[in-house]
Amino acid sequence: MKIATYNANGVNGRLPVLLRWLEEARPDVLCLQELKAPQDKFPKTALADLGYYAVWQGQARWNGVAILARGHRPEETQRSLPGDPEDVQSRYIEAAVRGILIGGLYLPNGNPKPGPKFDYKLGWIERLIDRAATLVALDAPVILAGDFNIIPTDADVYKPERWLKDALFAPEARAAYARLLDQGWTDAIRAIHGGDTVYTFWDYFRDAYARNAGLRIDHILLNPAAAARLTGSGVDRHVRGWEKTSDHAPVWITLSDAKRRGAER
DNA sequence: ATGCCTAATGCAATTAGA
Repeated sequence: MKIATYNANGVNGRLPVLLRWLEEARPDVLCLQELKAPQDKFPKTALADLGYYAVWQGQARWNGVAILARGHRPEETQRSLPGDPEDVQSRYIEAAVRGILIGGLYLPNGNPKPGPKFDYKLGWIERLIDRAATLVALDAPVILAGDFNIIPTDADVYKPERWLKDALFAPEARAAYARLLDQGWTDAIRAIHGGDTVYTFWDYFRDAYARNAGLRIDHILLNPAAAARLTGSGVDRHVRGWEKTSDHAPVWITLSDAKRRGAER
């Protein structure tokens, strides 16, 4: 089973790229971020033509998240991140697909720092940590996937010294992310690729992709039940080289099939 | 410190992204 995440940066403007990649990669589940489309402008029909059902939380102009599943209807469990009824930004959606619970998230960028946007980011992470505490402890496999807008370590950015003042690399954000992982989440890229240089985002500016001046900010985290089934992970970085592409590349994992009930000793 | 580029909105220029 293949589960992926992709910050599309405009799901309608990106539709040719998205459909091309879906046909090529054929993930069973895809978390999308930055739809940049209101609820009624989600390209449901074009995705259904490729066999994907979807749940989504749109928003005009910015944000927006979706979970797609090939040949299965995602069973939605949340369409916003609990903990703040005043939060109107569409950044979290959660659904069960084939026995796996999937949280798709678009964590706030937080720039400029300091300021209200950075405060919102930190508050959002705390709410995510609260939700994740419940999810990590479930017996069922759980995946948290999306654009976290957090560079976890020096190894995840081409020039760490240039990002010291940025909200993506802020000590407070990284410390909070480390606390999230300490709940018992496995970072799928690090689990498979060790300390290798792996990026998921390259700025549109200054030929960043050609120079491989990238960041690793899109992550897939697995609770223990999911981590026990992890067989592979990767970034489809070539997609970043396509025409009219997103500044992010798709990230994916593969999971072995669930053990049959009773097969465990 | 800012622009470099890109998308959405909506038709010019602004807002936001990271």
